[in-house]
Amino acid sequence: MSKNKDVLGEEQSGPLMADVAKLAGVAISAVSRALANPGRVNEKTRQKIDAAAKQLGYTPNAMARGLRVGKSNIIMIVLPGSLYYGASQVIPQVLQSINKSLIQGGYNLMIANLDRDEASERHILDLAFGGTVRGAIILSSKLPEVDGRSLASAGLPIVSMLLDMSEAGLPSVVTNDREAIREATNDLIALGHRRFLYLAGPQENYHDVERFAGVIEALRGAGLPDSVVVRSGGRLDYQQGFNIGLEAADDFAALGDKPTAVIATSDDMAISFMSRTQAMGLKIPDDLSIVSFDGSPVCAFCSPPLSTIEQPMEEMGQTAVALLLAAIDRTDQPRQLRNVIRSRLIVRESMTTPKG
Amino acid sequence: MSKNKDVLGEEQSGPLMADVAKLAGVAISAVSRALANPGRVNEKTRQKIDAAAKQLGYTPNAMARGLRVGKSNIIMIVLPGSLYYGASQVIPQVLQSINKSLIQGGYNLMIANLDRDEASERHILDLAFGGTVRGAIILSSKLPEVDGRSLASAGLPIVSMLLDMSEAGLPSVVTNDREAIREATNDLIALGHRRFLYLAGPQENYHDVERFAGVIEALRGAGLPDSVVVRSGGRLDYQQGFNIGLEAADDFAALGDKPTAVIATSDDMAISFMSRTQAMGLKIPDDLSIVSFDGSPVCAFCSPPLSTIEQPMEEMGQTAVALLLAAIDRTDQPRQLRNVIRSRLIVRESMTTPKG
DNA sequence: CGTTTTTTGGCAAACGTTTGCTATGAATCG
DNA sequence: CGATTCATAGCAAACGTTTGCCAAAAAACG
Repeated sequence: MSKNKDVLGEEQSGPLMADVAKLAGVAISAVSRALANPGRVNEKTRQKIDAAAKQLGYTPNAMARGLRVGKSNIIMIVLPGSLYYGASQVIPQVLQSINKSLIQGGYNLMIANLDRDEASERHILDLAFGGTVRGAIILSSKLPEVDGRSLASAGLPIVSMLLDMSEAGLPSVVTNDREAIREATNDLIALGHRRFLYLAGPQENYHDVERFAGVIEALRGAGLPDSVVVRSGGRLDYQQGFNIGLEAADDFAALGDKPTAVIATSDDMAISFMSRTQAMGLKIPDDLSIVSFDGSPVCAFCSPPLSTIEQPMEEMGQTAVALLLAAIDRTDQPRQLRNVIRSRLIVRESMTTPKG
Repeated sequence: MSKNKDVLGEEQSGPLMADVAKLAGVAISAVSRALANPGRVNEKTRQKIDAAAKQLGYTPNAMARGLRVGKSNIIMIVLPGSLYYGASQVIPQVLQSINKSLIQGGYNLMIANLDRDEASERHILDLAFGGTVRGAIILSSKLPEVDGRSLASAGLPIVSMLLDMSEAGLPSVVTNDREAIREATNDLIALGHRRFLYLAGPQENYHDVERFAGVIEALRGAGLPDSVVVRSGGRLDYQQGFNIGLEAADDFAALGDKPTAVIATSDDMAISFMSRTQAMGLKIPDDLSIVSFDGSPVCAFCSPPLSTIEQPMEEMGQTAVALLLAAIDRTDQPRQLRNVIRSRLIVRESMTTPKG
């Protein structure tokens, strides 16, 4: 029964199944079945129960249910420490898309930050081992692991997004970083460019490795030596994108045989790079073509509008959720661990033929 | 006891309190007390229990605890439908800041989207009435309300952020929109500007009302008639910021007596407005000064770099969480419902004296 | 050393559901 | 019409904690 004491200061709890049962004149178990498993109860009683529930404004207690069935309906998304603060809307888009898909599947989204400190790892592990969450989507390359407990062995379905972790056995949803950059580079080559500047993300980072490989593939495909591309950056994290671009602009200024095209691995880099080189007097795209990665909406309004590679976040989020829910329902082993959603290059005015 | 069957296909559940109790040679209740309420148990037994727990890798089940104590440790943040997709990092910053503060307080963050559809309202209400969440931070001006149930009457502590809902009785954390815009306008006036274009957000929106009021206040303070400011926009949502800016640029082009300064209520508007007017041949800031709102990091790299009003999101998030936790702990009624965190204007090159 | 107080730890009853089992009556069958 | 199935609904036992209450032991006191 609702133990709503109506006493000031007492925690009020809403109506319980028992209240609904009494009002409908049935047993608690009938209410439970009517609400969750309508086939298991007579249509007439079901209606009585539904009416009673509605009249009381009954909402089942999620924790009691979760405890009983031994499962929660919460999914956590593990975000790397500070992926924020740039121009890209990747994180909000991911959250939006994932949350939408999850809710359709009856799940809720909890966010967890994985920082460098042990406390955040421990916290995530508590969430996993404490039964709070039912599955995880991770956007980080490292799985939390603290004294014996490890996310990988928590018995939780996990899906990786953005980063390919299929080699670690995790279903992954990624875009075709390498291929997309290869094609963008091909476009630049086709325009006549022969010397390139590559703005790198953090060394060893999956995205940087893949994207740089894309550049090299394109060059080799065109019979150009690897030496025609100069790497800049690589010392900072992606979240420092703007700073990478600024440093790269200085590197560029010091360069002897100047590249005519820039391939940036994030829009942030491209934007700040462009800003500083323009301040130095360079004309873009006449002196320098630029293409970058992330598809930030603001690129359309840069001067000149910036060509960028857009990842279909909506679709990637949907796919990640679909994989996760499939893993939860243990329907079967996933056909393939690595799921690629193709990006597309949005061509704008920052690319043209080299003026030489 | 852990009913880990070691049978393929069986759900494995971790060690339970009972397992820890057995290993430590004490009763379950002792374990519970040792872990949660260390003062209530002898130091020596506490150590024994701690050791046993660590050895087994024990993590308490959050749902069982939640059910028993009748409280969850999850806070939900209610985000409006699609606040996303611009240049501003407000949402990610809010999430980051709030989550960090919550975790320090022992809480977790769940995200909920409030769309126009009834389903999303129902979903949020289920979260509230189903005991899943313990409190809510809302970034939306409207509280969900569906057949009898309303968030306001869920008995949940709620804090509003960004929007002032103190009149509805909700503790609110806002910035000094009006004052900040007033001061920015004053700066423009001091520079010599006498005719203004105001890029509006959605009509009736709290932010738009406040910010426009700030413009008017500044004008009156300087003895200028309200008529020196032309309003543009107001037909679209903030998330359509880029489009507002484009439309406003067209409006501007059609204007007879041209303003010399633009006050934009979001960076998105300012950026796209600037882009289009520059394409029309206008020089910024020589022909037109611009100042906007949001403090998007990318503004520093626009050409010219854009003056913008930056909201201290970190601090706002912390304050919102502090208010919420205080409300949960019912320490006392909040001293004041409306909590203002001051924004600051970042002056960049988009503002100068009018050339006339 | 007897009495009172304090510390400590165990027992068992919650918390609000779900679900296996069982009992009832209705329906079907031969 | 008796025997068998079937649909329906109730009982009560879980799920894994926390916590009020009590008893035993230890400490403090006179």
